[in-house]
Amino acid sequence: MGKTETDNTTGQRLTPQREAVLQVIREREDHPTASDIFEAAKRRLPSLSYATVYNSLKYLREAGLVREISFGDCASRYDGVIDRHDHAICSVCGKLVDFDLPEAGELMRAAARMSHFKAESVHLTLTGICPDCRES
Amino acid sequence: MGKTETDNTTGQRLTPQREAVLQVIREREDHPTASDIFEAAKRRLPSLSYATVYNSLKYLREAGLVREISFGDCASRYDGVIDRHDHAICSVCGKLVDFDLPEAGELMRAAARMSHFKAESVHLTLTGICPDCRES
DNA sequence: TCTATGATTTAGAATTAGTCTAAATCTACA
DNA sequence: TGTAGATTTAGACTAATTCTAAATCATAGA
Repeated sequence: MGKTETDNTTGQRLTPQREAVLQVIREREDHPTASDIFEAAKRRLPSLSYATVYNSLKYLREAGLVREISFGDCASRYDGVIDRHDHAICSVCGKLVDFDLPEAGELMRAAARMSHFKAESVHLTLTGICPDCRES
Repeated sequence: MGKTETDNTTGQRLTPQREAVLQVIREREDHPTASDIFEAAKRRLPSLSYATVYNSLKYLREAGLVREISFGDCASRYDGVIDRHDHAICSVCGKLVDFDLPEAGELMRAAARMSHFKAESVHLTLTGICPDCRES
């Protein structure tokens, strides 16, 4: 009784499975999909199941330890860098790159004013052509 | 021969099916998924097939008539507003609202500078709490 | 230490989104 | 008309994600 949906008083929470998933995401430079993560994490924890990866991702997302990013391809990607940043995606090769727009704070306030939302975070996506693809 | 992949010299292009899909998207206030669109468009064109909806969406997207937006739920949503704009998503109820940030032009240049991409477009997503949900 | 309880994991089934294929249709045009 | 290329259709297929039920685990209290 008196238990809320964000109850945190019982359970071990950051379990070995969840930790493995987190480490995989953090160690990678790129932004892996759930199936990339499953394969890599299974090497450390061979009994790991696919559903646990999804459960772990859900937990880690809610705990603010990873971020989910998704484009129109029905395969979310995960990002272990916690601090606020933005993404640039190449319209030619699909490469995904992180960068940080310093004026994000003002941006968030401006967006909140326009939308009448109480702001929590902003995220900017630039679509364009990456340096590598520009050469051809 | 001498035909390129973006050839536009033959074919009728904006077919009745594609037009029906476009109209469905434009008439709706919200941002429907492919399956929402399929159901609504099928009412006008009963022979319509699911694959045609995807084909049409692909064509309309490439023609710049609709925009695909996706969040972490593996079900892209479509937006029929042609002019550039941004989105605010409510972290409580999931509502998706359009708004336009006037400083998007500068923003795009700044983002291009930071990422070293050749800019094509920017899109900003604000996460927060919508006016309705703020009341509770 | 034992046990009850709730949290978590597991395997696999089920669901859902999206793509592919091949045959049928359609359109424009020679 | 005849043909070529574009498009549509139905349905199979694949991949992503969620669900379910049973097994396991960790913790707190007896």
